[in-house]
Amino acid sequence: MIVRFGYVAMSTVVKNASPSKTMTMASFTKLNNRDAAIRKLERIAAENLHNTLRLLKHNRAYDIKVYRFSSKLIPLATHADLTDWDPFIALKDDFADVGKYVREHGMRVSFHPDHFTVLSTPRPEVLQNSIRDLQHHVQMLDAMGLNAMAKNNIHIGGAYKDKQTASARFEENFRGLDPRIQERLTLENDDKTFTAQETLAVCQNLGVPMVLDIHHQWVNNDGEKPWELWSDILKTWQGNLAQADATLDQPLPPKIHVSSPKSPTELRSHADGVEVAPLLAFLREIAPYTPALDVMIEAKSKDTALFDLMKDLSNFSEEGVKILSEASVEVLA
DNA sequence: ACCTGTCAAGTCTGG
DNA sequence: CCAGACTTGACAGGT
Repeated sequence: MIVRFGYVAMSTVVKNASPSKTMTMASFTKLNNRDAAIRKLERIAAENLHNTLRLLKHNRAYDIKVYRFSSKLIPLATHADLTDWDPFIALKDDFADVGKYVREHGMRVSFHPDHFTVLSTPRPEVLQNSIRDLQHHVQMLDAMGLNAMAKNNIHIGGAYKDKQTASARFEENFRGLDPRIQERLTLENDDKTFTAQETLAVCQNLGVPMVLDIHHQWVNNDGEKPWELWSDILKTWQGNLAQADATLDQPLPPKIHVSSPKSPTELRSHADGVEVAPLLAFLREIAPYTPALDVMIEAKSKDTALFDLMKDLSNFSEEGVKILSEASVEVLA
């Protein structure tokens, strides 16, 4: 099994390369020239995209093929007071440059719209804002010229004291989405509400690939071991929306998220790094029937956590873990 | 240079 | 019905 590692949004190695610089609505309003204020927003966005490209070049240098973009590339992009603003006109080339680099180097990229995107909500205005946010993420990927292999990963959302009804409502709302949004979605189990089994059931009903977060599964489960769900999770990546796009030239490897608890009393919080043992136990279990896997590291130390994990993995070279590059390994079955 | 409160957005809990 | 927690990087405004 070939395993590629990636990280989220920002680097702790590359300095002054934030892809998430922003402007608050308060300071936007303070600027008396609205056109100038909008140009400033566009300058910040261009800087974020430029830093994103710098990070991708850093990734390229270390063979990091898996990366999650910041959702905050364009400040205030979906704010209610700025609906007349189309940032994609001014940022066309900046987005295209990022997408071109991704395609040229065969990278796997994604977004993770944050927890305000809730398709299980009973509130119409929240649903509308969620759809708007998803549209925005699709528009960014389209502006990069990336096909449906580039996904937007979300959670099911709130339970509203009735998970059955909430997940049914999620499914109903999903079915009402534009196919361009649908084909780019993946669903991830969360650490408080919807377990891996419950998330898997929704993925199966909708034909959506499931991203298994093994830390979330550890703190929020139905008594199963994570690998006991894997053969079914694997199927959600095959023969569904992940490959519905005729332009997809190769199957998309399944993806998991990994992180470690910050402390014994803060089990859900993310630690600086990632513990090798639980991850390796999982990888060994699934290696016999999983040809390829992408692993998103969600740790405070970002790419440094990735490099540290690779160092830890290198200690298992006598035990079936073959180091392939700075950010990929082969786990022998 | 460093510190603290705040930020557009949702949900859940507890008062 | 409302305040605070949750969680996170960065702003904004202070020293």
